[in-house]
Amino acid sequence: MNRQEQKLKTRQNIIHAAFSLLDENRSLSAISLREVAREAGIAPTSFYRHFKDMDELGLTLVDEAGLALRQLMRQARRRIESGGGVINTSVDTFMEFISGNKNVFRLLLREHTGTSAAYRLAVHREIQHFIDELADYILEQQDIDHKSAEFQADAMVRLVFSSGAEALESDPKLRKHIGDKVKAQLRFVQLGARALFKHKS
Amino acid sequence: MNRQEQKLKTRQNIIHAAFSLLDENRSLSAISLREVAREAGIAPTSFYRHFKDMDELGLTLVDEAGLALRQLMRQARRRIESGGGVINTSVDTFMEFISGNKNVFRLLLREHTGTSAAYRLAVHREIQHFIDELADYILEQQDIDHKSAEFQADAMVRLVFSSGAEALESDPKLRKHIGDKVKAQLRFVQLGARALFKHKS
DNA sequence: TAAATTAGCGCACACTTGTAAGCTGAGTTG
DNA sequence: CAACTCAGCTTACAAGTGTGCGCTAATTTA
Repeated sequence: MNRQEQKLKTRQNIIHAAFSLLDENRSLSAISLREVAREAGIAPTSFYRHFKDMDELGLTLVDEAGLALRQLMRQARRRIESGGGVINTSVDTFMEFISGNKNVFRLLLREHTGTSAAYRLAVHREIQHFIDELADYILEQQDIDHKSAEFQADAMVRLVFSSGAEALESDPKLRKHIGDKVKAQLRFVQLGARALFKHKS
Repeated sequence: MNRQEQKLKTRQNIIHAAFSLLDENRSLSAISLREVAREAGIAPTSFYRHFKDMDELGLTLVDEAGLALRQLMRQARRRIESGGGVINTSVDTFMEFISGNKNVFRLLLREHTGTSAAYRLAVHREIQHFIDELADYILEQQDIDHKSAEFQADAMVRLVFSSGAEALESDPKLRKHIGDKVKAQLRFVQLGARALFKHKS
């Protein structure tokens, strides 16, 4: 194994270790450098060979989480093309993501309202990407003006994220119920937006 | 001054000290017993004369914050009766509350997705109160079935809280813009809910 | 007024934290 | 193969943490 390869692998170990520590009881600010190092199987001081400090690791984790989200959207779009309805497909995809990547979604949720301004901003940017792409999609699909599409996308993403937070700590049965609820709410928003602003500007 | 009165006053000092430490960079899990004691002007060990541990203090703070929210709602209802529109009045009242009680709202927001299951549950309960009371109000005002009213109230509260989070760290000008946006979104929801479920069951 | 209660304090202890300094040994390069 | 690089290690330190123990002094009770 190369020196570069070895270093990259250790870096991945650190990232993986950090994610695994971010369970339901810990946030980025609550995990320590020593803990991450312990979990990754290296000495505390070796951490500095890979990251300047914990903040740099944290921002890396937020980036990775954002990337995972964008990949999710692509997957959702593929599924929509093969039928099933936009809202149904999108919500189902999102809920599956949450179930399968709990700690990734938790990271975004927690740091979105967390204690670090830098993390808050980073998460905010990722979510804004999410909103912008949805707004573009809505503009393509519906006869609606720009601002309405923006507001509609914004509301939808907020509802999905907020319900996702609830679903995260629920059992599958309740999760199903939450999914149905948010689907109905998204239809409210969609219909309301169409009714209030019918024409493109 | 009585012994009881003195003790009560110290207790209030502790609570006030804790709230003052919960600025934009700290959550309940990030403030230490010693810090609170220092800010309250007592010895660390004297803290135990008033609270079993920091968790007990935390739950007390959540309760106080919930109480403040409920008082807010009463104030909003009073304002609605003197005209101005439900949505406009409610959002304006909410935004004023956020501006004037930043740390109180921050506490709820942060602990809602925070690292303590007990705090999450406590905040969830407070928000559910909020939703239930709004659902009752909607049922009174609109010709709509029970479930739709519930979903509508749920969506509205989620949107307002989510936008509140954004407004919390924004300057007044941006805050105005956020207020307008959420008002439009609430109208989307209201109109959509009415259109999809017209009759009471 | 004597006895009991108790809010608050000082001291002490065992831990965990971030990180500075310097060493080792394996991989890379000329 | 000799020189160099550098990922990872051990050791060490100062700072901060929660909390047990026992004392003081003032209020409350009998």
